[in-house]
Amino acid sequence: MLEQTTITTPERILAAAGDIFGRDGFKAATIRRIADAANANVASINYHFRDKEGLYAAVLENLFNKGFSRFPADMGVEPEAPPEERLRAFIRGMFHRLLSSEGWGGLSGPGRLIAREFLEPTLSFEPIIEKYIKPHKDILISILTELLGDSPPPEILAPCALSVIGQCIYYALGAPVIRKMTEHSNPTEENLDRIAEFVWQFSLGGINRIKEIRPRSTTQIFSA
Amino acid sequence: MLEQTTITTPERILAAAGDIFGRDGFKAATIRRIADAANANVASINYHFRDKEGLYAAVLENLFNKGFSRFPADMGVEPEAPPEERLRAFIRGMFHRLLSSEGWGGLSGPGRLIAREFLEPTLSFEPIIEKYIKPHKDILISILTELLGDSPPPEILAPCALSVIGQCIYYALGAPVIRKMTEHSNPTEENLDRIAEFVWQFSLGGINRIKEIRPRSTTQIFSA
Amino acid sequence: MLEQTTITTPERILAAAGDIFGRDGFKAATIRRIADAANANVASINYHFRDKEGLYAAVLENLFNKGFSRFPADMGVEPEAPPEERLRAFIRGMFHRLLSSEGWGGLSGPGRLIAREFLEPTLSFEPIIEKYIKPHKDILISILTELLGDSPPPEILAPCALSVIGQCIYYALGAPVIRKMTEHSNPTEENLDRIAEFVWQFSLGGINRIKEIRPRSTTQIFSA
Amino acid sequence: MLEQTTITTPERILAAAGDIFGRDGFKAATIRRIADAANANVASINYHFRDKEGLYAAVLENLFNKGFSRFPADMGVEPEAPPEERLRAFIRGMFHRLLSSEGWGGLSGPGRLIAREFLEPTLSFEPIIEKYIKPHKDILISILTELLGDSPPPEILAPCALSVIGQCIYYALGAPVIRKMTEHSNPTEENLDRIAEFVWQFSLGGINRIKEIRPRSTTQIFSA
DNA sequence: AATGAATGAGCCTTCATTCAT
DNA sequence: GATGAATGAAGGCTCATTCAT
Repeated sequence: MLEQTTITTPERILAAAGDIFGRDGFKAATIRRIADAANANVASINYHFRDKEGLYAAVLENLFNKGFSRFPADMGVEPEAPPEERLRAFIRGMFHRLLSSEGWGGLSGPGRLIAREFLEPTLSFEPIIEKYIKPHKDILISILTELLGDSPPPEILAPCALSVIGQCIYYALGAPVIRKMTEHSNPTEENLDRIAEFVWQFSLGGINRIKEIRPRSTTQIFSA
Repeated sequence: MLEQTTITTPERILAAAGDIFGRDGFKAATIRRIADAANANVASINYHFRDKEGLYAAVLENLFNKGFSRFPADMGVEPEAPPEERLRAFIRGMFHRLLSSEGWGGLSGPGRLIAREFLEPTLSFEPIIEKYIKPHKDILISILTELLGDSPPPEILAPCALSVIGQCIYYALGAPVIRKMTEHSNPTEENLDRIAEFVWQFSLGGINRIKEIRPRSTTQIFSA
Repeated sequence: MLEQTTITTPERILAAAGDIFGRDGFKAATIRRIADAANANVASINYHFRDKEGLYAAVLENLFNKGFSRFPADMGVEPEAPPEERLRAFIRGMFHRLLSSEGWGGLSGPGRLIAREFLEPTLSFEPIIEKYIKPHKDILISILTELLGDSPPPEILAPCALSVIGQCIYYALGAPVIRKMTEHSNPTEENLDRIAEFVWQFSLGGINRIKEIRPRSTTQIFSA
Repeated sequence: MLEQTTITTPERILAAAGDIFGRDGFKAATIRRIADAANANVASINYHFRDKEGLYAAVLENLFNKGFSRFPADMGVEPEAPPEERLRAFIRGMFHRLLSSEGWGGLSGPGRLIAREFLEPTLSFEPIIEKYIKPHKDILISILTELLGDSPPPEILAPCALSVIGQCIYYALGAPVIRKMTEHSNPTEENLDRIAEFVWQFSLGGINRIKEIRPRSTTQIFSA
């Protein structure tokens, strides 16, 4: 009661919606549960966000906005730092953004919401892609360009980027099942940096191998 | 009409359900649309599969069953073959199983359905994990054990496995967004083997690096 | 399996239907449950009895037929016996017919089915009234005529009959609630005759009082 | 339209539900018909009463509540009045509560609803028993205790109470069939008091007879 | 700014019945 | 004589949205 006087109704709704959309997905989540969790009226959601979809778009924007301001893509590493270090920062940033539980009910709250958008992007995701994801991807591309050297063609750059991102995202999206199959490497708040470190090393190895085999096999393998 | 005389109603329902569940997810999919697509009555779904959930479970079982019989985990490569070759087969198998469009309306039908289960596993997924996924994971573990050599501990094996699988799954799950961000490396039926080849090389590089750095840094990085 | 070879399918259905209709009522009972309980096919019910309603009519007829042949209205007492004794037999007969559990899953199986018909008589009950209930009522009327003496008018006979029957039926219909409110006087197989005895005495007292007060108050009280 | 402006939607629903539940029973009644009869939306029933079952429970509570406030158990007769007069009031009260048609579409609306609960008590009836029926029964028991004198044991009190109540309830429950078999003694609004008067006299006679025969036959007849 | 009441559309399921075999 | 498959109708319930206040 006390702290709710300083937090506005829309803010409470936004927080509850992030939680519930993340857990249940857009369709399965109901605005009634969100309203209840936010201690607000059902109609107030439509009042403040026009639509269930409008609320969802607001949640998404809020999520990426806070995520990138808390964990910037470079994680504080200078652009002049060696590309290996910048890759390390990039991967650490992704893991923290996807799996940090700050402000979320449980681990991987934001991760699951984002993973869902990768599966079936809603219209609300389009502006997010333009505003956050593409610039973020470009940073990775520039890091990889330096690492691969010799001005690598997109046919090599793109799969490399996807392999790096794929490992990161998989930890966010696969958490529930991973938890059921192995006790090790489960993404928890504590070992988050340790896992990021592993993915970094693995990726460095992968990138180097791609760089090495390029001269003799690129054309056969990657040419469109 | 002509080919429907030889295909039983349950089969038609199963095919339509796989398609629609894959596109819309369990909750958003409606049995009415499935029945319409299968040219069957709504009640016939309950008759043959008891439940919407029963139908979903049948789709899942059918999916993995057909997937693994069409593309076995070893893809025809002998168990005595060098581990590099078996890893290559393993990765190729995964890609084909996840992204092959045979019998599906659009590309990545099965992949999205499975990816969804990774996000929020339903009760129907539990038996699938036991029957298909765990054994499949064990095969990968045995391959990695050989590649890493020196009887690697689970703290190394597990993340390696996840990094390999993560890359494969990401292509299935991220397809819609990837398509929007880059023209290259989009998973299509034609370049499926080419992408598998890339992931194989990348993973070999990653695994080797992990193997190399193990002696001097294992304890700091991976110890629980 | 062994005894089912001598019992025909319609007979098995009839038995199961009596049980389930009695427990659940016409509407709530489903032919599927009946078919299952009878170890028969759902369609066989429609085959043998045309309708759910047809089955119900058959159950009703069967019920009264067996009931009255096992426990005749006079219960073996001669028509020349004193009316007190014949009333006693009449009441005992009703209790046994309504509450005997022979051939029924639980106590008061037939009673509840009949009580239900009193509440909302179906079309199937019409012939039962003509064939069984009216003749049965006429027997009671003739007993009461003798007991009341002086050729009593219908305005006195009818309520007397209803008061006697009311007590009997109430034990059948009210059993579930009675059981919740008192440990005594619950209609069980064992005390069935004891309860009948009580109702007999109570009714004799009631009838005598009506007989006594008739001369001076009949016209005011009962005239239509 | 005119009088509906002052009657709230829940009230209209409640009235219609009492009518239809009484006529068709819980299972056969449909909320759609109730909503139509109440000139309300189907969903409004779920909104105001949560459930079909919730609505039913509300109807039941409303029924007993209004019934006992309009026709109290003592019907205005003082507790110090002779037990004969109090029995008369008790019986008159029951008849009016069960058969009064005020606020009901047809005669015996409430009676049939209650009779149904005696046949197959729903969960919603449990609180009603505790709140209304048990206290009501206790009043009858105290009247009978005085009438029988000599501190009668429960083995005598209980059946006496059941015989009195049985006659009352039977008129409510048996109305449809009674109507088909005799033109006399049909419970209509007009002769309601006349019938109550008869049942009162009949019961007094019955109770007296039980009282008289007690000394010499109690043990044989009623002992458990 | 915010809410309680009410609504219409749609969903899953059940059920009695029919039909071809 | 009997059955498995299939169907159309209907029922209870949920949900996002709107409206008057």
